[in-house]
Amino acid sequence: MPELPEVETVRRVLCRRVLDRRIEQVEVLERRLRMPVALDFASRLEGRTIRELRRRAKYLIACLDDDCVWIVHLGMSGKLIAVPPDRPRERHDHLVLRLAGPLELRFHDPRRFGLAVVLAPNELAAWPPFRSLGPDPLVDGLDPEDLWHRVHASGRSIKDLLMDQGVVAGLGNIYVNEVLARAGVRPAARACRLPRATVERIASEIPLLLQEAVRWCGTTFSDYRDGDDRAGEFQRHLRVYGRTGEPCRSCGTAIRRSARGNRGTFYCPRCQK
DNA sequence: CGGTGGACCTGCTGGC
DNA sequence: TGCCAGCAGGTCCACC
Repeated sequence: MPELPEVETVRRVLCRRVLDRRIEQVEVLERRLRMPVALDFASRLEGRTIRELRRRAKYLIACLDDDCVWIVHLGMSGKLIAVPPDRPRERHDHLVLRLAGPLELRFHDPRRFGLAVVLAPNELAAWPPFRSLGPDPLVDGLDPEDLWHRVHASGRSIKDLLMDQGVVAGLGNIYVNEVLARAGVRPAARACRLPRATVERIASEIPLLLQEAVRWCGTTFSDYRDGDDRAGEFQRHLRVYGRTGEPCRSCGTAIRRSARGNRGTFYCPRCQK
């Protein structure tokens, strides 16, 4: 579900809701997430204050006043929302953080592919999910030269390569499909066979697409909601993702969904070579 | 080492 | 109406 623009949207909304609020009480209702929620999770957050909210790729990073960080990943179906405490709890609300002030934070995740961990400052750099992350296109920027080297050396399809978080951190299935549509490249094209100019085009389209999606508050297909539990709007602007059989926005040809591959792959057979 | 395929979960949809 | 197969935006690990 949530890729970089969705996580960035959650971050921006929650900045307005939770910064400088003390965490009064933490309830852990379900520990079985992608990694089990640690036994001391609640005690490490209670009494702390969230001073800053950052993002790296699809990870949200809440910086606490004791210099520890609380890291959240939303997986496929996760939501992190700030709501009034009297709003009824729902099935799959796994973590509830009561904050000073009028709101509480709820982590909700039906499929439990999400993640919530607290790390000490010295653990952050060595934390395995972070060690292998490539550049975040909005935080670090994308160097076309670096991307060219990775692309040129790879025997995989360009779609698989861009889905690899070690190559570009933050893209997922929706935005990889969309980037390739904008760059005019077939998802199944072998990465190493793409001309340099095409790779440069991909490198420049990635941050433009992500920024545009952030301006529309992300893409909501079914589950995704921002920090106020509101849907995004970018699904109305997608060029190929989920548009099988619908006309290409530039040439009118029916969008195709490729049969092979484990994830949905969408492209315009005329505009993407 | 690079690359692939399946596993991890629940919920929803469409076909029969 | 009920059941079952297939599919979903992510990541990790075993295996070739």
